[in-house]
Amino acid sequence: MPSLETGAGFVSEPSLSIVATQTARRKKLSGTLIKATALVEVRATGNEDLRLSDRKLFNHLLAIAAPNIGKTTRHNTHLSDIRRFAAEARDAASHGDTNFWLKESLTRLQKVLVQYDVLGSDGRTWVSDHLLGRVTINEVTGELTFEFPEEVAQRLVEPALYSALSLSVIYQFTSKYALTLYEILKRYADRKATEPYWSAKIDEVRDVLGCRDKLKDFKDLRKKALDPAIQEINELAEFSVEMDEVRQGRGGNGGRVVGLVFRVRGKDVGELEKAVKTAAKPKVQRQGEAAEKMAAAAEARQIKQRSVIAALRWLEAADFNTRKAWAERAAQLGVTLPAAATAPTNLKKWVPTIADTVVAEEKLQV
DNA sequence: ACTAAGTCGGGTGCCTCCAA
DNA sequence: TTGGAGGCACCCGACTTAGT
Repeated sequence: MPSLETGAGFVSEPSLSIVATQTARRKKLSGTLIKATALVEVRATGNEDLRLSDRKLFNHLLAIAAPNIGKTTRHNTHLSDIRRFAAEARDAASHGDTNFWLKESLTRLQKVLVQYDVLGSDGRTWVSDHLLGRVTINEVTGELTFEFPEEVAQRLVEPALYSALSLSVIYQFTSKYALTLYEILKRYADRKATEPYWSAKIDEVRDVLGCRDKLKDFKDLRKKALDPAIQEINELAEFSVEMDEVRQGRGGNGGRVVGLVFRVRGKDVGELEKAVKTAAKPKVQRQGEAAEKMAAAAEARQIKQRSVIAALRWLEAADFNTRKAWAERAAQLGVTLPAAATAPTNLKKWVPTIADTVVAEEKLQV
């Protein structure tokens, strides 16, 4: 568990220092960013979503400002520093404005509202404010000056709300859903509970991920957002996460998914070293390896499917005694058999579980 | 026991737009 | 400029549950 440095926005974390950046300024920023949990769950208002690059930019600005929040409202950085971390910032030539991308991203961040409740002696107060305040760019010197609204700044320095986020990990994410989910789960990973978890209704998860009106089909949400995000977190972050579905009502597999439980587990030294090595790889290489893994998994599913078909066809054509013998074998292997398991129409209820064994031992062609 | 309803998994294809 | 990710809308089969 990281410990807070007095008055500073960063904590030391040995596992992350391995991937410290080369420049002096980046060394200052590498490590862990302390981010108020209230800001973890921000989302853009209106029709425009925050992009991955916007979230990275905000985290970067936050890291720059963190040591001085509470002391001063205005913070400074240099455009070259931002371009170093964000390849997107180098696209300027096509727009004829060397800071086009940056201005667009900053504008989107300024449109984001932060809303939260404050409990005080006079009861609960609802607060709504902009995530990012006034921003100026000096086109000659390349100096970027920015402000956080007072209320937001106050929450940024509220230790009880802090969540430690790894900048080195943040920089590596390629999925905006991975970054958002990481920010949420990090605070649970930081807790000292033996089995930390985040349990949320499906609508809450959609809100947090910024896809309330997108990916309406849960399987699309999982395939396009959750699975890639979890995979990326498990590869890069200092903790791993497993997701359980909470189902209710009628339908296959126990009904509709109404909620999700994300179980967080800290990685051991070996796993951390592996994550650091993965994070050190170029994104293109990581994406290539991820694609290979996905392809391998897809091929494995196809092979499994062919095994199931082969086993079912073979057993459907087999005599009663053969089906009975395989039913008994399945029971020995721990498979729960349905009533009248040997009936050809019931084979599909249990044969898929032991299809690989049937194919191997009966030497079936797949 | 049977049927209808509701849901998911896996797959495909198309379009848009982002990121390199 | 272009490959690929994201988003969306289908289809079909399988499965479970509720209702009759």
